[in-house]
Amino acid sequence: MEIKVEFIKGPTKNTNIEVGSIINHIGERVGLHGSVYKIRRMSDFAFVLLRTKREVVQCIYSKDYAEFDLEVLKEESCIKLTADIIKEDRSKSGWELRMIDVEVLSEPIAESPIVINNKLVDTSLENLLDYRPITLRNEKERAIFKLQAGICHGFCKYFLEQSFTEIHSPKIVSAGAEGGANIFHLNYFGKDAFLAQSPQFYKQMMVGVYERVYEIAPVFRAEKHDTSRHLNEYISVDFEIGYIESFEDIMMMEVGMLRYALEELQANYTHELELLKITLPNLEKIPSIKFMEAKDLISEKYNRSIKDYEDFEPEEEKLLSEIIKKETGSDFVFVTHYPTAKRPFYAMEDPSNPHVTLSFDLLFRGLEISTGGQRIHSYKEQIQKMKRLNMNIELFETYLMIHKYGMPPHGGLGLGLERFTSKLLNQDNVRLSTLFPRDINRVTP
RNA sequence: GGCCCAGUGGCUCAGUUGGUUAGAGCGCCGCCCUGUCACGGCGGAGGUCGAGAGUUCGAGUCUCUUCUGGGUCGCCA
Repeated sequence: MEIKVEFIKGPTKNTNIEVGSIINHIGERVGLHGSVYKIRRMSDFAFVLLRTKREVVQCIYSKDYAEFDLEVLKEESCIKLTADIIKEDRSKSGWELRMIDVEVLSEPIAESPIVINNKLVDTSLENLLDYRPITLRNEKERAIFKLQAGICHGFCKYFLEQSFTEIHSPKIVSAGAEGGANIFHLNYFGKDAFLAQSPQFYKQMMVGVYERVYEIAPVFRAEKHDTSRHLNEYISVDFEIGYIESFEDIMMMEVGMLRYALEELQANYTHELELLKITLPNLEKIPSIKFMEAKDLISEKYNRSIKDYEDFEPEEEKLLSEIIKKETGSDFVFVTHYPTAKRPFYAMEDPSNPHVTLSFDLLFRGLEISTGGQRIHSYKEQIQKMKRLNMNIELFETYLMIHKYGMPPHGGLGLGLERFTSKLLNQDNVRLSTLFPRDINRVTP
């Protein structure tokens, strides 16, 4: 019997021109598609701005050569355009796209309540987020997430070069990884389960398998915080590496990873950087200071009394960043040797002082963007510490397998992607660098 | 959750010690403009001032309640 099938052979050749290559096609008739971003009518012609997948490109409409009526175009209509590329000195680019013909693929039935086709979307954060599907169409808004994609791409390139293996750990888990942060409870077919607050245990397990692993994925925090730097779901850039000589290996790896991200942006995202007027920070080297020394330094420089000897207040993070910027010129600063009391049960303590851990935070422009450190790899040590903390060891049976059956010295870190993006773009709210933020009062859109 | 601040056309805001018909910019509609790039010019439509109660001859403005949002603190990346 004959079966009837069709074969899908993969993408056909793109007959549409890429905006970046227009300069090589002067004198040609080309096709391209996009959304009508803005129509600027002049006396007897018009400028039509077409929003393509990356750039907004200006086209010229004139009855002298167009084979259609300008009235068929509406803002936010999706069109297929046939245009002639003409050399033109009056244009900033040196060429212009003369609209010859269009096919209107669809048109909006309503006008956007928020004006999206000006330089800035002039609206409140609430409206910006409520109308996210359309406000993201604004040239500057979408540049934010193009840059975020570039950052991730830079990280991945680095990880690949450093022989990492990408992993995907489960987001539905049976127990919380760490104390402190509240976790979201799920009804999992009648059993208890939780949304993962960190891939911590899984990435450690995978160090035993691949030695170097990374994951860029969402994590969930049920904390009832309501601030400009917190989200209940955020993208965590996590890595974990084995056979480290010291916890400083992890910090060095982080410098490399961040450097790659910035190099990627500098090399391939100048369009967006210019649009948002961003100058990238210097990442040649990052200063590092011990937690207690930082505490004393802030207290001394700003004449503040130390209230909390175990952690920074947000204000102190800002002040420390200011001092470091002034003294070293760096926008980044590592803070190391956090108190054992404030770090999770798997954090390795400093052999020379068990009150502090071989751990660090990375502050960027006054905000903690990353936390990391060396983990305990000895089964005996880990069990001892858990007993000391009165933890129920049975609940961690699968996790403790790695220690039981042999683990190299290892460690890693997590970095908040939205926080990093947000600070890099000098924003004052992390939600601005979150596509569809999930916070204490927002689950839509 | 505590404290502080704000709700005024579709959007962002102004509105004096409570006093005629509540203003502006953007957007929208109409007309004009050989080249703009946040184009420009002229004209027009569009508001029960978040909701409820109160004080007063009179409330956008003062008081109370309530809802919504923003900032901040705790916690964290």
